Amino acid sequence: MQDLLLSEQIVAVLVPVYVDQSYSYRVPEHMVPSGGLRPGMLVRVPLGPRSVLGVVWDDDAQFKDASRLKDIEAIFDDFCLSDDLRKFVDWIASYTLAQRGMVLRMILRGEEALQPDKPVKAIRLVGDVPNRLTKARSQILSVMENGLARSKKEVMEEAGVSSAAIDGLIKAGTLGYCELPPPALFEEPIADFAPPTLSDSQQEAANEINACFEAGGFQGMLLDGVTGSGKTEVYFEALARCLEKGQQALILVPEIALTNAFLDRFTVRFGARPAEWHSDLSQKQKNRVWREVAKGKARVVVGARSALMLPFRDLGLIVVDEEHDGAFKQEDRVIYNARDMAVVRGHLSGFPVILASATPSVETRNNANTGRYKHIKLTSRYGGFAMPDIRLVDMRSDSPEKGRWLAPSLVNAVNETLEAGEQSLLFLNRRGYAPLTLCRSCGHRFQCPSCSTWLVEHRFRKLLMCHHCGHSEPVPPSCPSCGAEDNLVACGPGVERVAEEVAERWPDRRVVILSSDLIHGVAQLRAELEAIAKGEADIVIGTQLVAKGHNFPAMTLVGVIDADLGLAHGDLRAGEKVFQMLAQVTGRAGRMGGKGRGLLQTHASDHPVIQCLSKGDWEGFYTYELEQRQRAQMPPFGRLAALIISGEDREAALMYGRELVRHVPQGSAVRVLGPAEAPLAVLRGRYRFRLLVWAERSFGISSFLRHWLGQCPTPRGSVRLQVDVDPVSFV
DNA sequence: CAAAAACATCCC
DNA sequence: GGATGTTTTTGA
Repeated sequence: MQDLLLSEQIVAVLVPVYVDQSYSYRVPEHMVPSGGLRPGMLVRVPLGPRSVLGVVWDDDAQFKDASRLKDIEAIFDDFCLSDDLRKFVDWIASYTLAQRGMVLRMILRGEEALQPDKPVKAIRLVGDVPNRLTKARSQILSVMENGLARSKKEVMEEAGVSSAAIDGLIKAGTLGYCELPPPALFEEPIADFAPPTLSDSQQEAANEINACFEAGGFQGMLLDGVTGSGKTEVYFEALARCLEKGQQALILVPEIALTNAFLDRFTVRFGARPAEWHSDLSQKQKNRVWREVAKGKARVVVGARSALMLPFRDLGLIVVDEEHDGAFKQEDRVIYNARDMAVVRGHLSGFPVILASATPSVETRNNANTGRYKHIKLTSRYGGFAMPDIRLVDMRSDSPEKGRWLAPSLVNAVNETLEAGEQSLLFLNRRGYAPLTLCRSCGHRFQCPSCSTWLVEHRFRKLLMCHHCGHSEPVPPSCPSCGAEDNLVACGPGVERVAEEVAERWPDRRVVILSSDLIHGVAQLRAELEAIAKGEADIVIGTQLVAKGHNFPAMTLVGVIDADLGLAHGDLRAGEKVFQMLAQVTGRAGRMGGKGRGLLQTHASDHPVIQCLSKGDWEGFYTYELEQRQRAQMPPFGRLAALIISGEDREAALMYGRELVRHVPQGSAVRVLGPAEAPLAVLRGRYRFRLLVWAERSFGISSFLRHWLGQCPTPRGSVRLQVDVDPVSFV
């Protein structure tokens, strides 16, 4: 009896549900694998009425009531999360105040992901030639005569026959089914497949990176170089070093930047396509990539933000491309910034992390300035191409006619570009036809019923849409408020309206609109971008979709319809975002040949950000912005956390916000501002308030928040509290 | 008065 | 996050 109790093993398991602590389970002795049950191993455990995948954790088993312990159902000892990955889960949860279970949920997939791929059904020659030999049959036999197995579909296409003919031969015993191993998802990249010829500047950068690999351990690096300076070739060298060491590598890109052009470049350099990870993969494909990553077979993954949560077996490098991009911030469930967490993952596992951007975030630039990150600069544009010429179009003196949005000088520039047989890009970061619709008779404005936003007219789809909750309604023939007919007026431009003007001005030119609501999925975007690159458009009108890392060789003019858009917000990062977006989009001009130019239409030509852009004085921008931040003690010189309180009942949400403020520990070193109405005061029918928590740079804001919120009552009813440490967006 | 909806509470 | 038990609402 005593023996039995002693040999009974109890183990802590973290389950992917909304809890922070791990749960304790009994391990039936016969299940323990020969090497023992180690932390990190995947297990299936009963949880309430269902059973879920969980991970053995090295927590102490806390649960004392042995009579209520349940048995582990299965152990998958060939899937084991690395110690580093478990530390990473604990770290993220502790930093973001998320439950550990929810962080684990981002890493795990369903149990079906653990099962190996089913073999593919194929047919091959197994018997004699049948007595009756028809034309179709002999065609099939000539395809099959070499004895190789192939899929039914393949045979149908090659022999030009129907499946019935093949079935006939199977029935006759000539052909038979067999199984083939599933086709490989990706081949092994080869570090020295096609090493490039690097420019002096690139070589210098590559040398610095190589030195980091030789030194070993963690090192943050900012790879800083204007569009077209060849950053990709440089970090490909880092990738090669990582592959040589036999480790896996991850390239994080903003979702939309996963282009064919990029994958092709990778293939040319390494002789194999990398594994991809993005939202357009099917569940089945995701399961496959996940499994191959866990087994260490997928050596290089190129993916969007959530690829950071893949269970790499031996990760040796992360590259965050376009590190300044807002798409790296996850804003729902576990709120985290994949760029920052990539650095953390490198830190915990001791490998280098490269942040690459032509327009680094102010935080990253500051880390480079202070020496926390190595600052690797690529100075010249590859092949000596010049930076585009940026000029301001002052809309106060050089204004378009009423109802038009292109200033005369921009129209001229487009004309010149068209005559030279080159492409123009007109950039406006606003989807739809017009951002506001109102009734001329009574002044009624169309507002979203569940958000505090105006409805945006989408004329192509004949809808009024809310860009925050997805609500849409048809454009009514008469005003719902006063009944006046045909008296609705669209205010301000969106890309569709610019397209309308372009169609009027240049009716016989090929125009393409690139806007996320007109494009469905990664595949379509890739196709559109490729078509433009091939020159199948004269004028491209686009939202920020076009601002990200695409090559358009014949594009020599970029016109920004409204450079001030975004500057007006009192947002901490407004200036930075405008600078990055406009620097990126004007960088599209003139990449491959000759000098491009950018024209910025502005009402604020003396704004420091616009000034720096027009002079190409990027250093000036960072100096200005860092000065501003320092003066206000804003990040990176101070720390922020945002607490968003939302609820269906406005009063209840506000009361809870005030309740939180009352519980702020006495004499704490933080400043708590609010509750104030959040910038989007109503979203999806929920009223929103915000508390801003400010602390000094070195202050441990996460543990403070945990301590504070631990003393507060939990929200009741429909009221929710979201904690956003290091907020990026203030909307 | 009962069905439906909203709410709260666990999950080893 | 999801299943379950509990309370509140609502409507013929």
